Amino acid sequence: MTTLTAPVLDERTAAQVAELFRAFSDTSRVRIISALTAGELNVSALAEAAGVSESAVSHHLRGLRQMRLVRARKEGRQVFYCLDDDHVADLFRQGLDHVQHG
Amino acid sequence: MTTLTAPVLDERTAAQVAELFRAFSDTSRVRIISALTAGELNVSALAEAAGVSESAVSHHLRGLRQMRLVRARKEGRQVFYCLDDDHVADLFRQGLDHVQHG
DNA sequence: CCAACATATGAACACATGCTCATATATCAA
DNA sequence: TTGATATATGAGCATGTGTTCATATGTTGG
Repeated sequence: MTTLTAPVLDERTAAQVAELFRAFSDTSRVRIISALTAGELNVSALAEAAGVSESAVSHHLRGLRQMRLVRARKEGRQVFYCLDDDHVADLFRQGLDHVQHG
Repeated sequence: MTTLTAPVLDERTAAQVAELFRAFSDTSRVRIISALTAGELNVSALAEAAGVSESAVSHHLRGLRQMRLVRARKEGRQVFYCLDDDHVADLFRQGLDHVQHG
């Protein structure tokens, strides 16, 4: 460390952080993530839980998958999704806490 | 509690959570928040630190102010901004951690 | 094989968002 | 007051984003 105070993030890191938060920045995706904190769900259950069409959910899931925020598990013709790790749920919960209290 | 698993968020709460995360979902705002984790800064210093115009920074700060993520303190003709509370810094740091490790 | 089902994908459109530029407001110095 | 400085704001524009609709892919049962 050459500085005591945190330096401003380089452009690349800032972009990655922004991209991460952007994943949680849409009402439908928030509801999808929220539903997944209770456990894995297939696409149509997720669509119903989040209150959006299956197509819309599928589009969102692709993005979340590419960011490794969710994982897919195929079982027959269904695909079950779950949050990729606890960090994802933690980040979501912290945002939720801030809204509900704080 | 009537359920063991978390119910999907109602539309209003989901919208609020999404709005909160959206505040961190832009590269310029991430750099602004990042700069403010080191302490308060006036608008022009913030503009330079974040690498955007003073007008752009001012627009961003208005949004962040309205969401109570930052606070303004006027001193003469300058306005110093700081993060509103530790929760804001915590949320930001958790996102940064996820990007850098995890 | 075929039909039904579950999910994924691409195009198109409506809307949101971030920037710039011009201008407004406010404060200080002379 | 006048001029300079610091910040704020509104309009306009270019780009990004979420949805729908149509269609494609893959899977199971008959």
